[in-house]
This record gives sequence, C-alpha cells and structure tokens, in this order.
Amino acid sequence: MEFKDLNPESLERAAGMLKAIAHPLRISIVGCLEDGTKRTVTEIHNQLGIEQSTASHHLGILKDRGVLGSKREGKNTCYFLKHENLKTILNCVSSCCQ
Amino acid sequence: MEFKDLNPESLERAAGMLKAIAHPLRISIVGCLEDGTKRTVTEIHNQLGIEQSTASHHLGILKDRGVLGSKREGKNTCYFLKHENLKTILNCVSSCCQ
DNA sequence: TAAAGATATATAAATATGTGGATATGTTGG
DNA sequence: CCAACATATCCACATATTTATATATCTTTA
Repeated sequence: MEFKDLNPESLERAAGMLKAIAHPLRISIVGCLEDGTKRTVTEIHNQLGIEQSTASHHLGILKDRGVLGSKREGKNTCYFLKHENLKTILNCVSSCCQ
Repeated sequence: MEFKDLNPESLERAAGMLKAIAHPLRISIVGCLEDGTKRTVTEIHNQLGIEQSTASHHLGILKDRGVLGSKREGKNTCYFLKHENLKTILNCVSSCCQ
C-alpha cells in the first residue's frame, strides 16, 4: 500500500486517525492498551488521573477514528486497540523525537 | 525505547510531532519528501496547488516539530525529511485506515 | 544599491479542539 | 421497579488551528 496514491478521502481518514493519536492523553491511552489489553473507562480515568467525562471523551475520539474498538461487558465498556501494529507509530515517533 | 516510559515533556514532544504530521496537506508534504528528496517552498506550493504562504506555514510547522529540516540554497529554501523512518508512520496508518 | 524572485511573518476570521461540571442514559442486582 | 454504579452526552468556556491576503524579510544579480 503506497500512501502516495491515497485519494483525498483516504488522506482525510489517515489524517483523522493520526490526529486522534496525536494528543498526550490519547498517546498514553494507546500505551495502556498495547498487547491486546482491554480497559474500562473507569480504569483509564483513574490510571491517568483525569475526569471521567474527559476519559470518555478521548476514548470516544479514538474509537470514532478507528483507533480503538469497544465492547460492553456488564456495566462497563471495555476499550481495546483495533490494530495491534499501531504501536509501531508510537515506537517510531518516540525514537524520532529524542 | 519503550514509549510507555516517556516523561511528560517527551510525551508532549511526541504528540507535537504526530500532530504536525496529522493533517492532509502535511501528510502529502511528507509524502513528497520521502526517499531523501529535497523540495523548495515553491515546488511544494505548485505541486499541491496551495497558496505560497500556506505552504510556507505548513512547512514551518513540520520543521518546528522536528519532522523536517531545511537548508537555504540561494534564493530557495529546501526542505527534507529529518528522519527517513517517518515514512513508516504513513505506511502504518494508511494500512490501518482502510 | 535597486529590482526581482523566493520565503517568511502578521493579521484576522472561521472553525475546531480540549476541559470539566452537570446531567442523561444504560446496566445489573435486589 | 428502584437504587447503585458505569458510561455517555450536553453545555460553556478557553484555547488552538487553518487559511488567505497583505506585507516584510532575505538573497541574488544587474
């Protein structure tokens, strides 16, 4: 897949996905969810020390842009990485921005 | 390098770098600059069909966040990818967002 | 040094994003 | 059905982004 050939819509989608990840809190969220881990909104909200509504909001963005998937499990909603190789992006960017 | 261990400043830097790339025009710019290519502002501005000031502005963002480097060559300023492996990010995201 | 080409910056208006408090919605167990 | 817990949405405010026009700065050459 040569991204050079991306049509405008795919370009928008790719940008949207990257933009979803490109936020300190959301990078941390993706970090929490590596290796197939699943986490609830409350777990994220406690682990990162942010408001519940803020956690839900950011999780929603990541889900909306296709970065995360979610699954209801009783009272909880579990979020998980939809593409395991997205961690590649984090490793790459963290190695570049030293 | 485990990005999980990123301190807040590095997290900001990583997010800033990703945010810089996470824009349709800027993805296209990075695309133009793969494989060690160098391009002037005018070339980018013509190739992408955007205003000169817009091209300069986006190139400035990419340079500021460490994605691109630049070099004066006579009247022109040439921009180039600072980390060749950044194309990995584009390939990764484009493969994920199908 | 003046003119012309190339790039960068200032400005302003429209739009988008981030945040948290309050509230609504969904879910389970009694 | 009701109480509680969990999550999502709404609202309002602050801040950031995007874009283009106009203008300023830089660089070469005549």
